Amino acid sequence: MTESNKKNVDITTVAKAARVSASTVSRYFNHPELLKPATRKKIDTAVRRTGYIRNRAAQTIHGIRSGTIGVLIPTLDHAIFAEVVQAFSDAVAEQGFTILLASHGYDLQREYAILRKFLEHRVDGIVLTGLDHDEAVFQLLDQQEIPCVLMWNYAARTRYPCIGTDNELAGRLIAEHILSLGHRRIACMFPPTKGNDRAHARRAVVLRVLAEAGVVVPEAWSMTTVYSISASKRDVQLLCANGPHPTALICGNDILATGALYGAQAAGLNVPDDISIVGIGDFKGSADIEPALTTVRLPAKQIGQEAGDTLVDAIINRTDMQNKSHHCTPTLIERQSTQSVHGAQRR
Amino acid sequence: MTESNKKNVDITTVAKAARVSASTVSRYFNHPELLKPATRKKIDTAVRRTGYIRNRAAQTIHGIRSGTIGVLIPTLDHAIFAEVVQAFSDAVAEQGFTILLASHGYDLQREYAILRKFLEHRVDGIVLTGLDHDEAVFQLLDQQEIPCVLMWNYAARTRYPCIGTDNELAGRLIAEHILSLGHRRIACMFPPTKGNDRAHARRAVVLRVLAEAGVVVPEAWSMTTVYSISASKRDVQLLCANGPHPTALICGNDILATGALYGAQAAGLNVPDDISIVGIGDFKGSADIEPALTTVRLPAKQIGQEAGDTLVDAIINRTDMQNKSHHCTPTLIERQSTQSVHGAQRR
DNA sequence: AATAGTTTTGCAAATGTTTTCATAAATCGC
DNA sequence: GCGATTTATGAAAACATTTGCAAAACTATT
Repeated sequence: MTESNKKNVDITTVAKAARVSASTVSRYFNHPELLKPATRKKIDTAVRRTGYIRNRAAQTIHGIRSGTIGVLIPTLDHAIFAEVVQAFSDAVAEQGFTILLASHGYDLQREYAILRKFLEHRVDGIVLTGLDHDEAVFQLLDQQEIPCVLMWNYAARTRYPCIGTDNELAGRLIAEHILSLGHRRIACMFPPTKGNDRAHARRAVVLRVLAEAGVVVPEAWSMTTVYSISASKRDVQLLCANGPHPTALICGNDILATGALYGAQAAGLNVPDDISIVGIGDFKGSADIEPALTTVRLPAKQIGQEAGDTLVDAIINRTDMQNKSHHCTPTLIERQSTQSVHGAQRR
Repeated sequence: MTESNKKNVDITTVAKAARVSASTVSRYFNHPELLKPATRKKIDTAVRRTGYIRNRAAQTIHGIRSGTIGVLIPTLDHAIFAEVVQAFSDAVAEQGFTILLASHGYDLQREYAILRKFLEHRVDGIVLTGLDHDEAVFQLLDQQEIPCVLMWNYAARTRYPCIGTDNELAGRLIAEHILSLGHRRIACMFPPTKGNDRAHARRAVVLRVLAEAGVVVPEAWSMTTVYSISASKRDVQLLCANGPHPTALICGNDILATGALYGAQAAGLNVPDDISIVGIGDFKGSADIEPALTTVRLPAKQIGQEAGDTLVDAIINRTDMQNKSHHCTPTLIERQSTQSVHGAQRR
């Protein structure tokens, strides 16, 4: 093994071993073309022998990039965020960046503390999830001159550039699809909207579109259910067991929709003959469930990758981030879990 | 807003604003009890006014901890890793640590490069996934004096302490369960085992347990299917459509099992009457699918949390990590997707 | 009011790099 | 071979902190 028995081997250790100065070793890493081949070789073996590993902390205090990007998400427990983070990470890793990841669990207060921590680490860029954040968060960001993008949601005028889908549009697509199938007796199920602007936007627009079409969702059919298959299954089973059931159920995301599907089946209903069920997200598995779920595809991979590319570009080329927002369009995916209300009645 | 128009405000900026020396400001953060309340107050307002944010990079070169832990996983795209990372992150965040996350996509070569990058960042600890790693990775780790744990898998004698489940045991549990139900015509489906010691261990032990009971799995019934619901659905549908089908199917994980379930249903079979299907993992949703999946629970949350606690303890108290390995036991969860082969035939 | 003891603060050195500037070495044209 | 360029290297300052040591400012005691 290397002969550096232990202890911190630094750039001067290497310099001594190679019988050159520390500056030369530094150049070996940063501007190798300035060295003549012979010295390069000497240093090369010295590095190898000593087992030297560069110290980015020491570089960073010279204003050199830290090579890290802070990624702040609600949670990894939802597959969709895991997917977007993975895509983001892959995109930035290509350019040599590593991500510093933290989750706030939908507690927007914690976001501020985490953001501060990221800044202490002198991250080169910041990604936040969603458009809504504490005013203190934005102010902190304003003071720093550090690139930041809001990932996952899109809206036209936002405080920082955003890359994501328009949740209003997603909600509208799915609501209009249900209406176009002739459904009038419609139930809704959304996750709690506190600290979750995505869910909030979806719910609001769905209810509005329905209202515009003259459909009112009765109190009892407007459900709030925590993000979990089992909770949703339970609630829908209950809903379908008691009295007349709706002919369609709009769920705020595919997880809820999956649970709803199981719940309806457990209550003895046939999907889509007795009840149409839709989600939003097109999560992994939504295409394969029986019956395959009609939903709105939110392109998580694309969002993560574009967010990563955009941010890295801003970091490296110091381009300002004005007008870097980009909308990744959601698309309706019709599968087997929905059916025309007439078709259903005809049976 | 703060009056520091812009530019890098550092500790001396704060010092000037508070009319004290830089050392005193440093002490304000690191040993506030040494300051008298009046000075503390002065500095407090100065920090606020200038919008100062500490520079961890500058601290780190004094041998002070960086407050980061490097987490190296195969991918976030599998819910189970996302869950374990989330639990780990939560556990270490409690103690003020932030994670540096990177994935190698099952390419063990990339692991070395990522590990080096982590070390350049002077992480305080390292987490690797699984037991199997390139020799170069271990050697690099050996040279450093940095705590490291292998997360997810457990084995008795490993090169670094490990915290996880015993995949052999998990495989044995599920195989013995199927045998105990009287099944003899058994098919298997596992993901590609290259670069994935977990899948490898499971497959090996399942086949061995079956062989010990005198059950041979025909070539055509020993499937290798990529980790995806749709691939698994397709393969199982094919399997069940052509000729006589097995009475039981053992899948390497719950994702494959979920797809298998859909595939069997799509082929017109009833689960568990016609075919019993089992997975390994007890992923989210496995309990709620119809029929609920019999599986082996791998306690991801527990593993992530224990790994985090153990590593942080080693970092803070400088305890050496010898004998820190811990086995989180997998448990068989019997649900509705399995049935005695006699019960099935009786129908 | 002087002394001893204690608490609080500042100075300067140290940390591991990069970078500017200056100098030494190599190369070139003749 | 000689000066003029060009190229390669080293010395020292700079970066944003922490910390050992010593000086200064208080308190308490007489």
